[in-house]
Amino acid sequence: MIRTGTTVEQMVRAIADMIVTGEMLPGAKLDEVSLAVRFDVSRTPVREALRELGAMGLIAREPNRSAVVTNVTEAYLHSMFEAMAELEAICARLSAERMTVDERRALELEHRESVRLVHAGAEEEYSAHNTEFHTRLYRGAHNDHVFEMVTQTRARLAPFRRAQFRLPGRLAKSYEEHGRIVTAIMRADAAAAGQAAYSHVEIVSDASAVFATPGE
Amino acid sequence: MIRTGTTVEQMVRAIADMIVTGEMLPGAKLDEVSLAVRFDVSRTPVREALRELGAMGLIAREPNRSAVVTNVTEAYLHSMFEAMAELEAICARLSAERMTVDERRALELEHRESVRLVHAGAEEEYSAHNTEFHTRLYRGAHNDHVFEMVTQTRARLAPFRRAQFRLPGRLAKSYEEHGRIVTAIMRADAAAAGQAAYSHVEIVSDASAVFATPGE
DNA sequence: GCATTGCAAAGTGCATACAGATTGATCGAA
DNA sequence: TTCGATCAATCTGTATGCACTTTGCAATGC
Repeated sequence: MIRTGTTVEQMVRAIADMIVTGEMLPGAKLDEVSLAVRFDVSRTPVREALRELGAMGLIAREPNRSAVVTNVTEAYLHSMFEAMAELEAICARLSAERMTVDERRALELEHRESVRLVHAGAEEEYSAHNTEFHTRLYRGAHNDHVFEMVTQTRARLAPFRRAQFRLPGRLAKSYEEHGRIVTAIMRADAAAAGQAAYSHVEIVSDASAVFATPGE
Repeated sequence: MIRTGTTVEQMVRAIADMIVTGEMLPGAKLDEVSLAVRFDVSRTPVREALRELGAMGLIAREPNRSAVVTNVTEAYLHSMFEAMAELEAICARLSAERMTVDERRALELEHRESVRLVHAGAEEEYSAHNTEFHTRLYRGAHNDHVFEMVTQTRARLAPFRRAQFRLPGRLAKSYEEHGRIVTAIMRADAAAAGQAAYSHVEIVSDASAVFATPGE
């Protein structure tokens, strides 16, 4: 547990982590008193944390009812993946136009070095690299609001694509698609970068469709 | 004041309205006890409302410090307008592809009827029409997550473009730009619709730049 | 046997109270 | 006069307690 920030912020991070890592599955109830006991605080900060998580879209709240981990419908999940593709495309386009020389170099290096993870079949490590790669793309767009939106959307999608790199051949395919994005960005070809990023997410979406819960 | 929902939700709406309508200017402090007195509740629901408003981006909160109405820097404001343009473009593109016949008809009708507001120079009324027009565009995209993002971004930008239709000739220009978007959507020309929507926001951005607070 | 009503247990919504942090002012010393 | 320190006032952060809402079960009536 990170020790920075207020009690509430720590709890928000901790609970968000539990949801994002799959420790708490969609539909799970979040009882205020249980959480208060678990974190050794009173219900007041728990309630504030839940309100924030609700605003983030990670949990659903109704009056006089326990909060539950968001159980998105297939339709909404699809809309999030589509939005994610659009947002990634925006980031890639803007990155192609705006990344500094250093940023471009760092992105390419990050990508090049990940090839050994692909060959080793190191799913966990590649997943970490993948996060880093995409974060560089988001930052490279040099647009703070877009960064916020894409980061939030990514967090909400996280529970639904945990196992994506377990699928056979997905690592190599991901690497190849990253390569296409990197090449376009190095060439400052915004249109190509955008298209490459868009189709990259599209494919991840298909691979993750399995995890969607049947519509409500 | 709307009487639906819990106390906290009512407060969130009420305070958000005050900020968006400009009753509370960026930089204004939101003292918990004052708000509690004002709404005749205790500090507990006030704090929860503030936390939610913070998550919405309308106010900024720091530990042990009063919440203040978000005072965005010029740079961040610019990033929001740029993001808004991208989001509107996405909505316009998707609307061109996905709007039902009824939706297209309704959009065109809405647009056609607004011409009299332009001739009458009815700023207030045109502003209401403008909101309706754009909301139709957002819904027409048939993507719930994009709808959420664009709605939120619009709410955060609201305080900075209150007076946009006061500028001379802005009404007619807005009408003309709407027309270009409508035409493209009726033709199902996604690319043209996207471009028209993008440049529409760009121009609104320029017109509002005056209201940005000098960077922090 | 089934439905309906009443009750109790559990949980959320809000108020109050206290503890800790911050800010500004005042007093003293250089 | 000015700088610094200390203290008081004010405000936020958290705990606790009470009231209301929901829900499941059981008992009673049909």
